[in-house]
Amino acid sequence: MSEREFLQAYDPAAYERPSVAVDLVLMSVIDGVPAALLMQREDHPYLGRWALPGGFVAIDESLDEAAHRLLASKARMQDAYIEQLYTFGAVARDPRTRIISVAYFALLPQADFAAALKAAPDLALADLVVPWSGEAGGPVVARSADGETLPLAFDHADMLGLAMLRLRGKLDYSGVAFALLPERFTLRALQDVHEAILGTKLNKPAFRRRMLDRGWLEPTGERESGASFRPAELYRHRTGG
Amino acid sequence: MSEREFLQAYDPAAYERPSVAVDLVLMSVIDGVPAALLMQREDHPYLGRWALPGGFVAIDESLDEAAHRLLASKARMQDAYIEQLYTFGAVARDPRTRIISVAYFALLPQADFAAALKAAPDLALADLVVPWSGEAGGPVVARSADGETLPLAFDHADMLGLAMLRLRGKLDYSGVAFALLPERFTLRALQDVHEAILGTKLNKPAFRRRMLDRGWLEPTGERESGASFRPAELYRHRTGG
DNA sequence: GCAAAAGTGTTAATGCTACACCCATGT
DNA sequence: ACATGGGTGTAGCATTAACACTTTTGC
Repeated sequence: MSEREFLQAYDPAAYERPSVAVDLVLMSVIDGVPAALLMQREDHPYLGRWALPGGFVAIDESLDEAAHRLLASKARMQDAYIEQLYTFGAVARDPRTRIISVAYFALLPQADFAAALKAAPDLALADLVVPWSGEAGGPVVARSADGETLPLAFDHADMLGLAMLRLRGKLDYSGVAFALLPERFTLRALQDVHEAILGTKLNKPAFRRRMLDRGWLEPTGERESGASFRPAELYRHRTGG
Repeated sequence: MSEREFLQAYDPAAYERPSVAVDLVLMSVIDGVPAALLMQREDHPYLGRWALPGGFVAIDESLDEAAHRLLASKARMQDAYIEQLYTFGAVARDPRTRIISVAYFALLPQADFAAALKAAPDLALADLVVPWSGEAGGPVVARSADGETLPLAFDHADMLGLAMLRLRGKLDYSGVAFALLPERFTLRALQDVHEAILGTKLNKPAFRRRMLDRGWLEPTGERESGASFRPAELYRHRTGG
């Protein structure tokens, strides 16, 4: 049998197929607190609960393409750091029908986060409270600005928890922290981002030296302005080369 | 609209749905060399090429259940260390139709690997040659026992490469190495596994001390036998508690 | 000058590397 | 006795943590 004959004989309807969706964990650090963007559900199931923005994967687009399309359509964003997180496939995770969801997480600087909130009014900011430390993992609690706990839909608390865990794990051997900062930033801002994600205080001189020794930072010569104390030097993330 | 009305109105046929498969990267370290189990394809597409064992996800089983079912049916294995790896979703990764594949990787001790080879005669052993080092990543070359390169089907070289990368990354902060060893093992055997996965030689005293200081090892008091030199102490992996 | 935060030097502790050496077993 | 690999002690090196200190700005 030739490949061509085989393709004609292959029956794609032989297996009952699930739907496949992509959900986005859009994260940032806002004023020293880890945060994510959520949407309040306006339909069943989980009407009124809070969910991650997401949508179905079209038959003619890759998973990565679907993630970028949703990033543009749901959050009006281009060019964010984005990476596949995990695929959630419990049978009853969606009561409507079988839906397998591929979770992606994206990292945005605070300013872009604010712009997304303005451009997409159905998005809401949620602070993330991480009730575990280190490599423990588990779900995460989302809180609104006035301190109320936002009940989450589906298995989205697990997705948020896994995103936080991944972020913590990659923090000090990869450049993910720079995706959460503007192009130019102070060492203090970089340390604040690290501390917010890790949930711990870090030693200032040790942190400075570690970052500078790594060779990822490039001093711009410019300085922060507006503060009533010594202005800090602004650095830039040195991208390969 | 009530939840019940919504469910009745929801039309699961509204989107054209992809097929979803699970592919298994079954790995071990055989005589000091990383290895995987492959099957030679007997159908189009990629007739004659080598592929990871896999199969479609049924509509009424979770992804994890599908992985375990395939582990039992394809490799005749129960109780291996298994974990989800990554989801591959390029549009044309399978020429038949749209198939999204969730890759899992499983770790087996050498003896279980040999047993799987015996119980499932369509499986073949492939040594893995890793042409990159550290955190670089990329595809991997599979070689048969007599040194020939085995051409791989689909994107399975990428799956093997990602599995090796994940294994390397988790090696020294998690207990994955113990999944590649029998219940009782010598420190030398543990070091051999580390060296095979990392592709480097390690310092013996430093390795010993690091492992023992970690508290994951429990001496059994028993000793290896059969060698013409001083017998080594056998240790056991201390599982939580 | 003072407050506040940036930025630096110095020391102590820790962990890792390398090397040398001793130990126990089968032949 | 000897060859072989298991197992241990010690000294040197590098990396990191902690603390104290100096510097620079706005008010």
